[in-house]
Amino acid sequence: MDKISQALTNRGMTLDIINSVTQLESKRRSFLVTLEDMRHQRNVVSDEIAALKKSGGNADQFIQDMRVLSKQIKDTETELSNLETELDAIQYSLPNIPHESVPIGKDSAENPIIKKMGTPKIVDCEPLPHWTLGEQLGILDFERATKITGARFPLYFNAGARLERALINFMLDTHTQHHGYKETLPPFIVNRQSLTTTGQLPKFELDLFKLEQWEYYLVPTAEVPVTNIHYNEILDETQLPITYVAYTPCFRSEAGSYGRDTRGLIRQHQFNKVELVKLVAPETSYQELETLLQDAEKILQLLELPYQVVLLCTGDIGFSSAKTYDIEVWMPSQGVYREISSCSNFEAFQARRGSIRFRKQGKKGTDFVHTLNGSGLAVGRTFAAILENYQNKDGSVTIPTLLQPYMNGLQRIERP
RNA sequence: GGAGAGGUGGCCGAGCGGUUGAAGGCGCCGCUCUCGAAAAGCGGUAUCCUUUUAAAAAGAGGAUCGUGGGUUCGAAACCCACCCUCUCCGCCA
Repeated sequence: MDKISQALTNRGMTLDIINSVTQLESKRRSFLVTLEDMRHQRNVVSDEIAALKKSGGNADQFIQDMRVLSKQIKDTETELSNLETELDAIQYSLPNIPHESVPIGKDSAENPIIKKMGTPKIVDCEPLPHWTLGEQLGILDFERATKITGARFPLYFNAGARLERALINFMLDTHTQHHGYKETLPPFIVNRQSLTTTGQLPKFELDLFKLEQWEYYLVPTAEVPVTNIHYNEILDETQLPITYVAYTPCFRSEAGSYGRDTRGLIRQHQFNKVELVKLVAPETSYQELETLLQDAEKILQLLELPYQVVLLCTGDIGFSSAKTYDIEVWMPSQGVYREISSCSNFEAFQARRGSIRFRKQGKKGTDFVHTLNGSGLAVGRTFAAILENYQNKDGSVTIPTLLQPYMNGLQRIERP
């Protein structure tokens, strides 16, 4: 409990929440005990009544008494379930506890840089932002997209549409053929439970697009449908680790970020992403996080894009995560590294909420699996990074070598 | 959208409202038999929670037969709503 308190304080939370949880919990337990006693009593007497009736005796007195007891049971059940609702509400709003290797800090400024890979190409001209390049090349059209929907939706044409599709295929192929992930194509609309499992609900409802007539939401990331593939299952130890790669579009309301990244592909309401998801045995999860990170990094290496890896500190780490690495790609026009992947170990946080367990060989009972996921990669941002890092003086963009086969051999996107 | 059928343990499949957590079968595990295997026989084979314990094991208790409510002293069984599956008709990519 002390560890939890400390951890929550590091996340900038107060302690009274913890106190109220402990209080409610002990109250719940005492209700449960009396309730179970009463139910036991009911079961015993019910059997007696049955026996009496069978032997032709009179059970009227028992039935009278039971009527009263039954009423009490019902009342206690109601109180208990109210209590549990209250407890759940608090518990579902508590964030995960950061792993001990996560540095303490208050915001992203305190995230240590773990490594830097690749050197930004010196472009002998002022690098153009990708939205300018995209519009000049006739492959991106943000203005027309607003007519179709509104702000922050992408519209691709020609080699741009092709490049986006090429990236998706390239990433899926790399992860399935070289990293051993199983490809899956899940639903793009999910229910409340799935979002509760992964931690988006109940706390971050405002970040989601919700369907009007249904208790359904557009996926904010493939993490949600894919992690829930094994919702409420008991797996066998021999099945682990389970690793999935999935392409989905992602839909985010981006509430509260209205002034930021208003131009370009960086912050859109809809974007494509290839996601890696793992379900693993607890004792392996931190090794698995490292290989997950490597698998995501590999894409950037193959595309020869400069990037760095940062470790998120306690003040910046996501709600559900115990440890998160961000991969940031070099964006020449802004002269900064921008997040392109986020790789996290959730330990048992999501597994507990989604009741995803496994059975150990020769051992009684079950354990929660550990879940992990990471972008491999955010496709829209990769697209932007390629445009900016591969731009030429004449405004054309070279296609990275490994992508050319996916572009029908195209080596360069030229101005029309 | 219209008409019907159904959802029971790892699987198949019984189940007049009262020792049915659930028959029977299959599968799986253990044992017996065998030089070994098969066959046969015997035994076992869900999950969660509470309580007792320093803890574990074990014990005791509660819950779970799609989900949630209701009727009843008592529900897998009766009633209602919802979800899901299947069949037929219509419509549709």
